[in-house]
Amino acid sequence: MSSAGTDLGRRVTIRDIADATGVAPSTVSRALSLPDRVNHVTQQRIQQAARELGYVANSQARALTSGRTRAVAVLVSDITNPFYFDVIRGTQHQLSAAGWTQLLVDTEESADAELAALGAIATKADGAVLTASRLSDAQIARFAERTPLVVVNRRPAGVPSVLIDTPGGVEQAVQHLVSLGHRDVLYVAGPDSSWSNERRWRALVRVAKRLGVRVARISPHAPFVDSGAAAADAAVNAGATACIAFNDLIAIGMLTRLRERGVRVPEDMSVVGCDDIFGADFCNPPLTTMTSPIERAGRVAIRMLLARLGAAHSGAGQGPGSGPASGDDLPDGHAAGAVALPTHLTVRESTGPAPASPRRPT
Amino acid sequence: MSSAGTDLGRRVTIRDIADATGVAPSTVSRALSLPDRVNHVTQQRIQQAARELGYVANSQARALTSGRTRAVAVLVSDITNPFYFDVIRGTQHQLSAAGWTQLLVDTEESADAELAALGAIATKADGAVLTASRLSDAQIARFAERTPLVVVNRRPAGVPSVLIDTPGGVEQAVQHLVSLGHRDVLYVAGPDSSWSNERRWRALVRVAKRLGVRVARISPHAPFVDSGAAAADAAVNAGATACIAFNDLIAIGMLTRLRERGVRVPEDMSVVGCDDIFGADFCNPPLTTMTSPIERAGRVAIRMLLARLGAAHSGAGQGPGSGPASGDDLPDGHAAGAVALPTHLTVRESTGPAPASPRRPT
DNA sequence: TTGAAAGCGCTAACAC
DNA sequence: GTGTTAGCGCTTTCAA
Repeated sequence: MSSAGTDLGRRVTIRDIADATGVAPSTVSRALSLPDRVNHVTQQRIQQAARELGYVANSQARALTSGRTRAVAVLVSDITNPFYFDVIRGTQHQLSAAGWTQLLVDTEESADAELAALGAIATKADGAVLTASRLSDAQIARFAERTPLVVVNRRPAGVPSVLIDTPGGVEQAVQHLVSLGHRDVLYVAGPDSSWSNERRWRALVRVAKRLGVRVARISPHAPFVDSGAAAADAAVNAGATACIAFNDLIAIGMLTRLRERGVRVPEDMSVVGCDDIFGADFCNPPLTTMTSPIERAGRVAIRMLLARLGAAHSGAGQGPGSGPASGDDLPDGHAAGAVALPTHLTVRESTGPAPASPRRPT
Repeated sequence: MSSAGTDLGRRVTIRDIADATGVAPSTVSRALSLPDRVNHVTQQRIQQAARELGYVANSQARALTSGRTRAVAVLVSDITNPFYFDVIRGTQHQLSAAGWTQLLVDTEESADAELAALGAIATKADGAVLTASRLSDAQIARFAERTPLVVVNRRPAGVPSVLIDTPGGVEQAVQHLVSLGHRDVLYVAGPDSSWSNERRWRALVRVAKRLGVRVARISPHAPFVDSGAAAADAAVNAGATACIAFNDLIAIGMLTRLRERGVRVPEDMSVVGCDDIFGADFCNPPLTTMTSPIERAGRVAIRMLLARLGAAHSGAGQGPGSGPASGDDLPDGHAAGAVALPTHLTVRESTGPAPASPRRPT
């Protein structure tokens, strides 16, 4: 009892509309997808008939002939990680606002799965967003030649990318710790395969040198809350009084473990996370962290991709939103270049003054 | 330098394979999708050639002729809600294990968007999973006639559904509170449009009556952390000493607000959440909540859907997983019936003994 | 077991 | 402007 008209068994095709209105199927096609190339009156008649018959375009057929699917694939390396939820949220919003479809693919940290997905995607989607790809820059660049790609948190030459400027955040974090009297900072590393991990560490080393702070690094930890326990133990063992963790998941896990062990945060140990994911503000104590515009990164990635795919789209049929993706959050940065999104430090209760007699980190 | 063979500009089609092997395209098609209906030797030859040429089936074309897309749409009412993350995680895993594609759609709490999506989906996917649908039972049933559907947390007659048994959890929660000496329980309601909300409230009334507990209910709250502040104020104002919130988001928001106001949890007020989402274990204090097998619900929904769509699938080509969805987590419950997944209460530190002189709730 | 031919629903030249 | 004619890449009768 809503938008669907008279239903017969079969799905309505442009032929049905053609028969109903007495025009050729091709005219119907035009009236629906290129409305200006058709007499205004017949155009109206056709659209009317389409509505009455409850016509819904067959996207497969449309894709087969036109080569365009109006879908984009979003690849995440681990759908279990809350970080990606924000990315997905951003891509989803921007995509649906433009009337496009999102194909969500979890590559499960596997380069092979990623390759397979990229291969399969070529016919299913017009482009893809790669977040935290496990492929080499060369591999990414190669695929980018065939399929329009935008990468998030990677920077392969020639491929448009969206970068979250966590190095900038690292600088703020160190400065914050210094202002609290800390002189030693321990980096709780993320996975070796992570591009961001290296990037953060290098930024940390650079800033630390400039500010005269000693830094150390403990071995890689998988980006899960559960990894935080081992990380906390290692940090305590290293005599650390201030840690910067690869991400909030690890940091939150550390908080829990430190509490269990009776290590007070921030009195005995300051902890800084990265990303400001869901939960960082209500954990115990609330986490000082580098707030990343993650959702925005997702939106921006889609906007860049859609721009490359030819932004203008006549709203042919149904679907909530239509028209090109709107919004003013696309920083300047050339269509094929890299866009860097700023990060800022959000200070909460997990950081505080350095202990009076700091133990020395290893 | 991996799976892709000699590339020419164009994508490889079955024609290319046919030319390369000297058979007809139709034979190639058969060799790839119905391998047993072809001479074993030529079959091998064809598959070999396909591999060497780097053939990837065009899913559009396949869908156009066969009518099957090997994709399913998952509709969520608000992708912003962590509850759905777990659902999506479950659906994604089960789907990719079977070599299927997931189309993620955010209906943004709008019945119209949901209708539109369902219409559009018919050609894009072979079926859909509806979580927390905003449509009427009749509307859902009507769509289910055309498109295979599985609903989560709804129970329209004749449509297979996956139910998370939060009413069972409510019973445990009340009993827990009673055992702590509570005699008054306040229900912090979720949105009126939520089917689960009514269901939980009715369960609460029923159990409370049986156990001789007084219950009250405060007005609806949107399922966001931010709504928790108003909810907490209302609860305090009502003189409550024990609350059961519609979900963890609201409960976590309440925790924060109560802390700000100096109301101690659980000494002054016990708080119970629902769902056990990410964060419920590390908020402050950790939340007593009804643990729901959300991810499992997603997996089960997909398994039911795939079963209805004809589980057996010959692994024609690439893709990480192939073969029918495996796993042993499909509870008995008829293919077209309702499957109820049990919930259990996880007691953490947000609940404790009733205050000595309880104030009376309104 | 294999090939030839038709056609899925739509778009895109090309004529009229 | 609009109709006619070919396909897109694949599956699927129907014969051979």
